[in-house]
Amino acid sequence: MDTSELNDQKIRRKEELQHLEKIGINPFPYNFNKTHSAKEILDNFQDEQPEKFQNVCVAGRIMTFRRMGKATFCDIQDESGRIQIYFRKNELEDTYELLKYLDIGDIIGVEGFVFRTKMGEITVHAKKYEILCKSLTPIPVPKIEVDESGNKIIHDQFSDKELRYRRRYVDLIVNPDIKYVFRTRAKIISYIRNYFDARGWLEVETPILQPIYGGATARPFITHHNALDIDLYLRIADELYLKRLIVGGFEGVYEISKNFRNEGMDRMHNPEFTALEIYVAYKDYFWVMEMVEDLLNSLVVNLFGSETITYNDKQISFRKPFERKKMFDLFKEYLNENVIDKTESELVSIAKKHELEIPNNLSKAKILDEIFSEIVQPNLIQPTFVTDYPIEMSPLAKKHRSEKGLVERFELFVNGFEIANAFSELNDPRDQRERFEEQARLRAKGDEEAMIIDEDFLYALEVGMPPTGGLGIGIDRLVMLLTNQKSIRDVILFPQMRPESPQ
RNA sequence: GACCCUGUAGCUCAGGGGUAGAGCACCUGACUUUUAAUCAGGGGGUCGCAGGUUCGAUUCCUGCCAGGGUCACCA
Repeated sequence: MDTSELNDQKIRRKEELQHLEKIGINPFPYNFNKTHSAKEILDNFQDEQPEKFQNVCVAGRIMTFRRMGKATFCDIQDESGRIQIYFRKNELEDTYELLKYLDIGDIIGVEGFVFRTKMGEITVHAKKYEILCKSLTPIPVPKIEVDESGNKIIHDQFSDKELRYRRRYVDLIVNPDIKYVFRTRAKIISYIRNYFDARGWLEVETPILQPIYGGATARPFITHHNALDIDLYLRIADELYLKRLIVGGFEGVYEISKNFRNEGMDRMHNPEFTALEIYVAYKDYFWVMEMVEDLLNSLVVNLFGSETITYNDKQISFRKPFERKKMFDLFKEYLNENVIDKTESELVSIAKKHELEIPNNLSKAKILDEIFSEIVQPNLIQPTFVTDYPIEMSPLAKKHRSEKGLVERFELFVNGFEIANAFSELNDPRDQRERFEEQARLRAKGDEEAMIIDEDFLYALEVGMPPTGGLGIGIDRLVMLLTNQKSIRDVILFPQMRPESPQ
C-alpha cells in the first residue's frame, strides 16, 4: 500500500504493531486453542454452578473498549455472538499495560473464568490473553444509544450499500445479523440436495464453458480458448447437457449451477446467479408439480417450523396443494378477454386498454409474455402454478397432450416472483428441430436472445430420450423470498459491482 | 442503455461564493464491576475527479467517475 494513503489512525496502528514486535510479541501468531464460543457460554452459564466455566478459552474480534484505569472491559465478537471480557491490572501485571496497544478490530484470545457482573452481564474474567491478529485499518462499529424517551439513536451505522457490497467482510463484522441470510441460503441448498439424493437422483457437473449456449433465451458472456483458438460461451443454462445425461441412461440428474447472462442488473438480476435444474425420466409435468410442491412445503417447514412465511408484511402459505391455474384462464381473469385466438395487433390494443405500452414488432409470444408479467404476475402472491403456455414461448417443452398450440409447461409464482419453471420435456427430435428452426428465424429477424440450433443435442434426441419431467428453480430468488430480502444483492455474498476506478 | 437523486473526517450526516461542522471512532490524562462508561483536554479533511465562471469555488456551471432509485432488456 502506498504510505501516502495512511491516515493518522492507520499510522498509529502500524506503530503499535511495530512496538509489539519490538518487545518480542508476534502480532500474527499461528493458532489458538479456543474451547468455547460466546454463545455456548452465554446460553449455559449458571450462577449456582460457576465451576463449570472455571477455565474457558474464547477468541474473537474486539468490538468495544471501556478502559477504566486499573480495570478494562471489552466486548469480543466471534461467529456466534459477543461476550464481554474483564481485565484487572493487579492480576495481569505487565500484560495489562499492553492492552493500550490493542484496538477495536484486533482479534484476541482470552483464557479465564466466567462470572456475572454487578450489572448482570455474563463476562469472562481474563487470567491471560494474547493477540491473535492486529488490525491495521479501523472498521466502523455501530453504537446504539437509547435516549430518555426510549428512541434508539444509532451512531456509526455501516449503511452505505456500495461499501457493504464491496467490502462484504466488513459488512459481516459490523452487521452480523446478515449472516442469518447466508446461513439460511446454505440450509436451503443443502436441504434441496438431501431431498434429491434421498430419492436416488444424481448430482452432476456439466460444462460452464460451452461451444454452443442453450437451454434458455438470453445473451451470453463470450470468452476465448487460446489453445483451440475458439470462442466459448459461459453457460446461460445447463438444461441441454442434463437432458443428454437422461439420454445416456441416468434416470434422475440434477445440478446446482452458476449461470451467466449478459443482461441488465437490478433488484432481481445479477449477471451470475444460481439455478437448480433437475430432470427425472418417465415423468411428466404433473408429477413435477407435485414434487416441487412437496419440496418447497417440506423445506419451509424444515426451516421455520411452519407452512407460513412473512415476506414484506405479506403472509405466504406453502400449504399443499398450491393453486393451479391455466395461463389463458388467468388472462381471462385479469383482462376479461379470451386472448387465445387474438392477433398481434389485437393483443397490443388489449394491452393499451390496461395502460401497457407494447413496443412495435414483437412476436405474439413476447406480447403475451409482456402482458402476463405486467398485469397478471404481480397478483400471484400465494404460491401459484401457472400452466399450459403458448408453444412459441417454450421451444424446449413438449406439445400439450390435448390443447392445440400449447405446451406442457408450468411456472411457479410466489409473491410475484418466478420461482420455478418446468416442462414435460420435448423428446421428439423432429419437433425439436422445427422449434430450433423457428428460433433461428427469430434470430435472423434480430432477436439476439433466440436460441441457437444445437445439432449435437438433436443427435442425442435421435438416439432417444425417455419421457422426462424437468424443473428449474432460481435459487437466489427463492432465498430472497425465504429470508425476506428485497434485493438479489442481499442474498449473494459478493454481488457484481462496477469496478472502482483508480482516481 | 435512458432519466432522477447522491458523493463533505475512519463511519453516519449537517452546512454553504470569503481559513470547514456535529455525533460516534481516534489521541493524552483521571478512574479496579463498566456496558451509549464518565470527566477534562486534543488531533484529524485536496468537501469524488477534471475543467470553466469569479478578485476568490468545497459551494455556481460543464464534463467525467462511482453509488442508489425508476424505466428498458431479462430470470
